[in-house]
Amino acid sequence: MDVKQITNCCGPVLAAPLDERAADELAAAFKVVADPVRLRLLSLIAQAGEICSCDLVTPLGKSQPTISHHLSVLTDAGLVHREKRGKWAWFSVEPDRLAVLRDALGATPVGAG
Amino acid sequence: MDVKQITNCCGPVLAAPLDERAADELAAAFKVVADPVRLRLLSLIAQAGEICSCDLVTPLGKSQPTISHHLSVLTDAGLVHREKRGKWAWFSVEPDRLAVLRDALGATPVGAG
DNA sequence: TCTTCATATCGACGGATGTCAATGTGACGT
DNA sequence: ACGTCACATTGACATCCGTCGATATGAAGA
Repeated sequence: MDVKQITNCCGPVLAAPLDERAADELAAAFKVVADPVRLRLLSLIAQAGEICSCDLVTPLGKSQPTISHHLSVLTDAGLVHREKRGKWAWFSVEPDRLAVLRDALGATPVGAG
Repeated sequence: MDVKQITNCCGPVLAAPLDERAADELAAAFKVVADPVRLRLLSLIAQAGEICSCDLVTPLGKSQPTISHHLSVLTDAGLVHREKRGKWAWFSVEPDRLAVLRDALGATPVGAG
């Protein structure tokens, strides 16, 4: 998917004008979470706090290369952190990156409206 | 894209386990905003408050059928409201639907420690 | 070193998606 | 009724993306 790190590229979509470059960047960021397997991976990792890749293949019913691929997409985007220990790869969530996406969708819950 | 209305299908991704059906539904919802043209349309509509379809073709540099297609996707998802007046179609944003996506990315509205 | 195990990468396939030209559908004015 | 205008729909095409089998990489143990 040619994923780039999710960065705070722009203000809330509904508040600020979005030029072509910012729109491309933000759309690419949303594409990362626009997949059911990646969403379930995020959910599983978040609930475990930290979890081994070996424990993510079976519950999703997908092949090992497929899970590895999606974990790479999530890692490249910065949504999860990968740490290798011996033969195993352990994953944890980077909540700040999800917050970037959330903010782009309208953020500022305080005093808004 | 076979778009369905965006509904509050599930709790925050990081908080609750996501079954296959909820993940499919949420991923489909994110796909709607995972496109640069649709993001810019949302942005333009939001800033205008209400805007005619005829004023959305030129600024994005896409053909009229393409813009019409993306507006249909946004409308089917419930993110924007379409109102026909004579020959013209007027669009406005439905902010509640964006909030559904935002909540799925981690909720924590106000003072949720 | 040789084997085994966990994970990553490669190559290929099928389905989904964005795009546009051409055409269809209604609404308005004459 | 007729033509024109705004918008929607159709059909076709190219590209993107998820998926898996096969294979490579790299670490641990014998």
